[in-house]
Amino acid sequence: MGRGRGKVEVRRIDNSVSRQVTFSKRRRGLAKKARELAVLCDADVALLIFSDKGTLHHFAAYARYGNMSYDHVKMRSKLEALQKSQRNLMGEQLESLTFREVQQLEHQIDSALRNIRSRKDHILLNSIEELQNKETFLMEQNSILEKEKAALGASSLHTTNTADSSTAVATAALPNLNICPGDDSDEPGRAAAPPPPGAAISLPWWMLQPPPAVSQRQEQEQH
Amino acid sequence: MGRGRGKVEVRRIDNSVSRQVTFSKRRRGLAKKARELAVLCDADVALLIFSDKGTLHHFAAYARYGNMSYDHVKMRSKLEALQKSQRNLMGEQLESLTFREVQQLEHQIDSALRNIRSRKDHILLNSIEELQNKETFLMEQNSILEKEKAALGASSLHTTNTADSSTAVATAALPNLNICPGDDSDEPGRAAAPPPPGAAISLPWWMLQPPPAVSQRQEQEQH
DNA sequence: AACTATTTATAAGA
DNA sequence: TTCTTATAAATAGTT
Repeated sequence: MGRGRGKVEVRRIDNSVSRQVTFSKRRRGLAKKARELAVLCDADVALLIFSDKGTLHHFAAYARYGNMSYDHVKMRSKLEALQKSQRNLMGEQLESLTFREVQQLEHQIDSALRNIRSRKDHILLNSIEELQNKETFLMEQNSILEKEKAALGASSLHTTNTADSSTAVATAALPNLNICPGDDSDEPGRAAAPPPPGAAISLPWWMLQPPPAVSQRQEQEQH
Repeated sequence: MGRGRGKVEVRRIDNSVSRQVTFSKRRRGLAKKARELAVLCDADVALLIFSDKGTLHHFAAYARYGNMSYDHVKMRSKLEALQKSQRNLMGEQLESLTFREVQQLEHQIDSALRNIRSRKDHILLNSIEELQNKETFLMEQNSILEKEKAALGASSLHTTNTADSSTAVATAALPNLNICPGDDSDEPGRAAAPPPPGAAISLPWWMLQPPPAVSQRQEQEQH
């Protein structure tokens, strides 16, 4: 690259002042070139420069769409956002989401899941309660019958309410666990309002989901 | 920047072939400059270039630490990775994780959650089965008693196995649903091995948590 | 992909 | 930091 007076070995500049000066100059140059690449070649370019302890020193993102009208871009963004949010709600194309967006989506869907699960639990607990009630009933029936039997055995008399009990037992057969026992809605904090249809989402995916890991002192390139 | 023969207006190149050619050339140049900036000025530089439908076309990250010894950097990375993975397992400092890493962590913890839930369901279903068995038993008891009663009422005779049934009903009282009914372990695919302690994780934070949002047709700069 | 005329970038100095 | 300037590097257009 332009070195001006005398070649420069590509090696860390020891003099901290020169290093700082060079940093400023080259930072600008790099940003300019990044922007030019974005505009000329209709590409998305992000440039992140850090110095010292990871402090962000410069951030620039040059988006494409340089040749479209503002309205066109706006409309297109809206359309894309809408389509995307719809797909996301169906659990598709999740790769392109921010972590925060995925988290939001997860909450949304998780609350649905939670509703399902609590519903499931509710059904199970209802069945248990029903069975317990039936058990109690049967036990009572049982003890009544036994007393009656004992009474009959002792005095050999009486024919009270036996036919009724037998009928009751027959009708209260085992509940089918897979059948919903009515739609009594509990859970006070019920999600009533529909979620706002994908509001933002105009960040290109690559701003968020970072490329392959890079470890220190290592340069990676693709393509 | 170097324009060679004739100035070039910084404007989208309409000819797609030229655009592609320019893209290739400038992409390389930009990458070279980014690398030089990183090395010369001891800075972290990340460069992301995309073309077409958000396809990653080039990724380069140039990390600093150019002045540290390799061993120093290596040791430091290991130490940091270890500390971090430990924190992550305790649910702390999750902000600095890649999506993939968070996902991995989530799977790890989620499988625990799943185990808990399936255990819960298992307990509930066990209770139901127990209750159903008891119900069946009681119904049989019931019908036996009724037959006996009917027999007694008709012929006023016999005193067979009544005391036994009453005892059986008393002992088989309602099961306490909150008490674990033994530790019969099902689920064949049980997670037995401990998770490998955080292997990689040496990505600088800024590769993951992106700077302020950038929308289309917009350049943002800081500093 | 190579070449080369030009423009740009920038190192060093002020 | 900014300006100046000599010079190295990048690259547009061509082959």
